[in-house]
Amino acid sequence: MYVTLTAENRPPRGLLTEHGVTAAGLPTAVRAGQHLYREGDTVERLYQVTRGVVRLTRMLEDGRRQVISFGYPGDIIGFPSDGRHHTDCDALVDATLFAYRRSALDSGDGDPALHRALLEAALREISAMQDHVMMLGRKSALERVASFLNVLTTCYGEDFDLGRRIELPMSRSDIADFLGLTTETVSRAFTTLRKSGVMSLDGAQTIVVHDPGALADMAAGDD
Amino acid sequence: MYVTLTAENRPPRGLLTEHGVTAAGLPTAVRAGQHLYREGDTVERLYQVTRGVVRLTRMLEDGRRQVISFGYPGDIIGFPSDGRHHTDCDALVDATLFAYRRSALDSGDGDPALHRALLEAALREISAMQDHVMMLGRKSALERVASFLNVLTTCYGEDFDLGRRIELPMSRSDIADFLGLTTETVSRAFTTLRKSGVMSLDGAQTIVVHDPGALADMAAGDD
DNA sequence: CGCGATATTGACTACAGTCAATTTCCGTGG
DNA sequence: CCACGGAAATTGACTGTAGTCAATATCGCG
Repeated sequence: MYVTLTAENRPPRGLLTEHGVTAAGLPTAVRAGQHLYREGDTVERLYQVTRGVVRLTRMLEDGRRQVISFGYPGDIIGFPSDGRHHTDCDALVDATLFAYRRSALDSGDGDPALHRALLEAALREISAMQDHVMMLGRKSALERVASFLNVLTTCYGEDFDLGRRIELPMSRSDIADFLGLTTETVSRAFTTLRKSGVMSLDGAQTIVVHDPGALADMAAGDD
Repeated sequence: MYVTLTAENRPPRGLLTEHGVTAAGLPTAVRAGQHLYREGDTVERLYQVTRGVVRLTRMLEDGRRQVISFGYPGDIIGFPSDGRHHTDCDALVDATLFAYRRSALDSGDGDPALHRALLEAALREISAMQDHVMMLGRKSALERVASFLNVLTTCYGEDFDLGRRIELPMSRSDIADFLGLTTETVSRAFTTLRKSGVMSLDGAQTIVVHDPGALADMAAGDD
């Protein structure tokens, strides 16, 4: 989940296994709070999330944290650069993943469809990261929060009343670190969205978007 | 050129042709100010910059601009997502590039070394974009400018006195749009760096870094 | 029901943005 | 080579958005 400008050009959510690619895969489970890998680790496998949500993070020396992305079912994570992981990855809630050998990306391991699917995923990742750069570089706090909620509800929410409902597995602090903000600013943006009637909260972790169109407008799309 | 946290893990600057890969390449020239491609164009070719500097940009609907990266010699640009370009690309100064067919990325066109080199470049691009996200999300204005100048002088500058010297082909406005700042803020950061003795200007476009260590410190590295 | 963690709100601060006025740069032409 | 003029960069004064620090409020789990 790379939350970007518009919800329209999101990656296909199908699992590779649904495309008939089952070779070389290995089911893997991670409990909430457990790490799947850490920055600097040698990349042995790539993973496709099949259930749950994971979190990819980086830290500066002094402890400042940036959440690079959230991995939802369908997302492929763990791409190497110079053979190593450049983020930490841990699970926000219990998650299961499908593991592929790293060589599946390089050569396909004799499975051209898998090779191609992983390459496509890598290319989408570049674009997704560019979207994130655009958001952090040029959007206001409210626009960032609206963009975030817009993508999440559109892609992973369920219909509810006339709008959409979704449970957020990440804390305000995770959202803040993803959007380059503080928890207080995220909280205030939530309040603004609530008071303007765009959405409401059902507990702290579940949001109900009543006016998806207004939310999309506030997200300030790029095309 | 993706300017990141540390100058250490920059991509190798060698040209693919130096790796013995010459097949399927086509020399291309772009004059300063001319576009190589635009957002939305179908991707026909990938390019490796061989001379000059190009600029990759995105716009929001309302005109806000984000410079995604600067392409220096050795950099590979033009990776497709869903078959299309997601940035504009134009030249800051007269540039030459080596063009590869898009299929060289997908299959290698019977040239495994080229295929591998392009894949590696795509993976480095993911990591570079993540670095950029970290910078925009969590660094101060001065840290961003210091990071930017640190990478540029380290990777593309020439030795000069006890420090390094480099000519900047991009305007303050380009730097601002790359770093998510305004031209005034970039200008003030330059002034701060000058007054602290870290660097000096020789005209508006040429900087001389006198204390690379101090500059690196101000860049706030990530490891 | 109670408690610790998380989220929200409030008051104030500060960093970067805005708007405007110079100043400097640098290409052009005399 | 120097002078001119438009563009780019710098500086200044002020504003505003988001950050900081601190005090509740709410959540949700045991």
